Amino acid sequence: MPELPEVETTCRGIAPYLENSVIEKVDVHDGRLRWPVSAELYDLNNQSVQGVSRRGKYILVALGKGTMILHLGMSGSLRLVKPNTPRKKHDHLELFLSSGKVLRFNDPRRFGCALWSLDWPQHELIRNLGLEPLEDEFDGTFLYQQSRGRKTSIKQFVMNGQLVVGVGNIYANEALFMSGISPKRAAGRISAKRMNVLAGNIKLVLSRAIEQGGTTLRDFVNSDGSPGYFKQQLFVYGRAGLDCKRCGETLKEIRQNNRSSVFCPNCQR
DNA sequence: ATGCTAACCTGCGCGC
DNA sequence: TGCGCGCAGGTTAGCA
Repeated sequence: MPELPEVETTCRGIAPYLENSVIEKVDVHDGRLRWPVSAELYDLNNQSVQGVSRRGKYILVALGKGTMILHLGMSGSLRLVKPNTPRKKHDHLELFLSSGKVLRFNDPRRFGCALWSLDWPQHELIRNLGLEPLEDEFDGTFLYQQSRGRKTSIKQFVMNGQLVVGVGNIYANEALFMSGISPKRAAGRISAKRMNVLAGNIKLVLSRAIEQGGTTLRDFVNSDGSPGYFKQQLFVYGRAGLDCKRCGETLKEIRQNNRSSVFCPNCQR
């Protein structure tokens, strides 16, 4: 479900209810996520929440002691509900907050995780993450330099979280369309100029999607249950066989590394 | 080092 | 109506 805009939307939604509030109780209904829910999370006994932030697609909840690290995987979502709201299938984790709300982590496919760390920047899953795409260090020069000698496709290259975080399948497709670059092109054979365009479009598409509250394809919802509205602005993702919004050519779909890539053979070279 | 494949899960839509 | 198949927003482990 979530790429960076959806995770950011979720963070912004839950932060006001978590920050400066106390976790009075935790209920783990099913701890079998991608990795077992950390033992430390079972008993957060009245710990206060210092802040909510994000690194890549990981949501970080700073606690009185240590940090809760949440990842939504492919199908995860966080919802804030009133106490006594009936639980839904796949509500695996519940935090009862002194603010009066209950935070529920729902994840049908269980690819997400809920972990705890005393030193989150050094956590195994976080330590080797690449640049944040919306920060200044991420630019065309970075993409250009990192891609020299790389034979992998540009599509897979921009989705490599060790280089840049948060660019998943939707926004990789979109940014490549906006940049006129074929997803099949070898990363190492793209000019510095085109890499500048690409970096700019990655920032642009992610920023716009955040403004719209993310992209709802099937089931993504914000923490208050509302959908994201970016779907209608997608140029290529989910539009294989339809007309290119720019030139009218039929959009084509291929599979790269087991992920679908949709592109316009006319606009993208 | 790089790059590809399979794997982890459930749910949904489609064709038969 | 039911069944089997393929596909889905992510990421890691393992192997060439």
